[in-house]
Amino acid sequence: MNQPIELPKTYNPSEFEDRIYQNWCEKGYFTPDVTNNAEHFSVVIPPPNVTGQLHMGHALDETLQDILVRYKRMQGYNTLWVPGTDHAGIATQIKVEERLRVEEGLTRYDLGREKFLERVWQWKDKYEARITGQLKKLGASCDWTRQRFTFDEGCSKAVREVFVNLYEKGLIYRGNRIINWCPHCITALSDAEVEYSEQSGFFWHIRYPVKGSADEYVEVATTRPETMFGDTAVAVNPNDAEHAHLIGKTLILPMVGREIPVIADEYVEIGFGTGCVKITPAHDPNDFLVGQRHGLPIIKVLNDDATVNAYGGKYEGMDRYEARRALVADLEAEGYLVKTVPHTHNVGTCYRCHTTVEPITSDQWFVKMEPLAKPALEVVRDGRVKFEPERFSKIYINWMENVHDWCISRQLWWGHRIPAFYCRSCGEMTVSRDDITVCPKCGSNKMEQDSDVLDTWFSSALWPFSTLGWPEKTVDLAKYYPTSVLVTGYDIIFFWVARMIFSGLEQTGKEPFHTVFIHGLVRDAQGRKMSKSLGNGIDPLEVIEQYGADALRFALSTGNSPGNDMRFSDEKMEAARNFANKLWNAARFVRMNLTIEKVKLPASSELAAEDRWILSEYNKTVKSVVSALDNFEVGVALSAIYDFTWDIFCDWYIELTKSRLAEKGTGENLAAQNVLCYVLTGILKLLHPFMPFITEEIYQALPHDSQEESIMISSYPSEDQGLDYPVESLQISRVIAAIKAIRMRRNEMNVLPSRKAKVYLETKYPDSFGTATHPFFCRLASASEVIVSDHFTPDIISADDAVQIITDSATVYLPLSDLVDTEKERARLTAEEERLVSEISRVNAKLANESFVAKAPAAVVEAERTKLARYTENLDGVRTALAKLK
RNA sequence: GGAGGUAUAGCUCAGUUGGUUAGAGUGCUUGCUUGACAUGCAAGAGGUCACUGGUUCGAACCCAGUUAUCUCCACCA
Repeated sequence: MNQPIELPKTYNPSEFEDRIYQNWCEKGYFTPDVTNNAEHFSVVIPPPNVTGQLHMGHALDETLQDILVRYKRMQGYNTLWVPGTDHAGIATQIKVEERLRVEEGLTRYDLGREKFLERVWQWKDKYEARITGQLKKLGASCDWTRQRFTFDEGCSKAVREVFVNLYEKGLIYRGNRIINWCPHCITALSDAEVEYSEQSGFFWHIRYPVKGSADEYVEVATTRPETMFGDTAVAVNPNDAEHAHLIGKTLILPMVGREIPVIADEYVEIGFGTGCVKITPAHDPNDFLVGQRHGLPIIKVLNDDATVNAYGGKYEGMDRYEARRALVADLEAEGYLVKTVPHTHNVGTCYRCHTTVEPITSDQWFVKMEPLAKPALEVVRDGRVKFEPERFSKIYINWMENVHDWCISRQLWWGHRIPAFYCRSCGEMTVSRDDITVCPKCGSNKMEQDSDVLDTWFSSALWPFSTLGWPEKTVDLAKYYPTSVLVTGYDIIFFWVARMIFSGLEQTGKEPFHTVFIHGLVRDAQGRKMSKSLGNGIDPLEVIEQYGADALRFALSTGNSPGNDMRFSDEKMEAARNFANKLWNAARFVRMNLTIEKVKLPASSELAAEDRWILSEYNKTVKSVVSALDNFEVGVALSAIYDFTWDIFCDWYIELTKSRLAEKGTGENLAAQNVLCYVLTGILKLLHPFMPFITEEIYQALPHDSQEESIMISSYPSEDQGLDYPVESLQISRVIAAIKAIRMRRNEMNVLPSRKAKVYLETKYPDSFGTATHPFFCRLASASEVIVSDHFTPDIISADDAVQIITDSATVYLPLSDLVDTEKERARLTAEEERLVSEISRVNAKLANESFVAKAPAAVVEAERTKLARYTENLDGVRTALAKLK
């Protein structure tokens, strides 16, 4: 890559993106030097699930990370970005089972645990490779030598270590509690894994006969009548006058015949529903608590697949909904059904398969959350972990304050086995870091490991330190932990971010990262969530193929502010691609005018005014880009680069250099070349974190320091006050304003650019309009000649000979009188007069306000005064012009 | 029930601690084969910054309330 290369005529990203990425890899630029003592900047990737391929949301997430990582790397930080993937327990298992069913008509039970897991590993290898390839296409500068997987050996070791640690501290326990059960996935779920969706159903009002009383009934209402097989009481509020007399009586469960008591519990709300609540401790979280308070028996009536068990009597074997229908029909036939009321309610569903979950009591493993939540709340409250944007810390705190114990066992095969071993001889349970073959209590060798696996989020919770080698005391861990920033979407704050924070604190004593940078969702052009069922998902690879990775990255990182959702559309991609094309062509222009082989900024005395101006503008841009990036304002930073590149560098500076470039071999020509190259290289560096490929490709085509053989290891620009030239900045902006004013007038009058005209410039600032600036007027404002004076006598500028244009620093006369429509001109000038009068009265009012003058900062007041003077002057000019028209 | 986001040009969105005449992209109108670029150049039209009140010399921005809309959390049988 040392030889500058010519730039082809058209911007064709597919031609160089892969080549460049490969070169970076070969050079090892992504792998940091651990012996480098510079301050570290480290990031772990939110590991994509090996369930499939990356979608637009991932592309956004990876782009933002790569921008930060490349920025910090160029700034000289010892920078590490750890890549990897997540085994995604339940999600992956479902996918593999589904494929097994469709392709071979088999279930996982047909294959058996071992053979099934082999299939999952094959699946993992395939999709991990696919994801890795996509990350590379995107340009992600991760250190592939450190690639990890949540279920690899090291991570598995960390998982066991954490499990045993927590168990030994009493923070992991096993218990029979009510949990969310997915009858399709046949496993327990944590609270976070349940999604609620509104569904229409019914309230069935049912009469339960009172024992020993021929015509006395208690009426209860339920949305899930089939759970009555498991009722072990009916509760009323002890203060409910209407129902208090029932307390202590015995009821007979219809269709079942079992006797249950009426109990008193304040959980029942007086006046809501019928005032009597059937209590099913095995199938409702609230009823479970009531049951505990009253020592009620727990009768579980559903099997793991949500069919009714023997407690359902004649309904045994029926699916829950089938049983519900049959039971309701029978209740009605027997006269127990009072009424059926339509009712919409929120029903919990499995976040992976969307089957309605059943609350069920079950033996599961739990993490005790209260002691872990406390420090996790503190680090966010005291700012050791900062959310960016800040508002997400409220969401986090709210969740963490109300968190319940975490159910971590899953009845799946794909995942980390729970390291609990049961002795079949004496029944002893042993939890251990290493596999146990001999019972430590009785010495029996009949040991059996718990068949359950851990929640997939248990291993992701350890990701920031397990990937760096923990629990070993590795160099990486010492060097790069705690990590610097975590970049992720707001949708997994609870699943992942929260759990990483308390796990990191508990296991390592340190917060796992200092900043959580939250982004929103990528939606489709209509603002809908991209989803498989809608078929509106867009494949990042296809977009890259069509527009290039740089354009995709540009589109994803501009035009939206942190934490907000964004829409993705073809129009955005086109705009991004157009910008890349613009930059490409600007570079081609610079390249084709180049005779120098080394860039050196000329001494200030050799610089033209426009050179000093562009350097000042460039320096301002550097300043604002750096400050925006330091504040995670990625979009703001990028638009500053965009505006500078297009509106200032291309539209003005390049145009202003053309006359000098045409004269080869002069000192002026060399100065222009050097400044063009200097500023263009600066643009490339500023832009590199956002658009790594095109910037590298162009960089290689320009002269550059051999110490900085690749732009990605070059140093990021920093503010340089030596580049500020306030005087020339002002002068050139006057010239630009005059050129714009002339263009505007000519355009209004429909004068073709080909028709040249003399430009008479009457100005108090002749220094700003020196002869060196005259070619600018010729080239950009169709001037044939420029005459500058501080005052033109009427014989030079006669009243009917010229169009008059008033700018803030000059009055311009254009001899185009034959083109002037006097009426239109008068209307225009009158409108201008009105505008100025109104502005002047506004400013006057402001300045007449004593408290404004007294309280506003002096600079603001001064600015108003200047404005007033300028307006007044302009108004004079306009009125003079109007007078001349008559 | 609780919490939060959003409301700015026809459309999609920026607007950094309150301070010139509120910006960009796109679309629209007009003109241009300008020696890098028509994926372009030049010019233009287009806004009651949702509404009401308050704070302030000064509000798109801060505060309170209202309306609309989206999201998250909790979830009464």
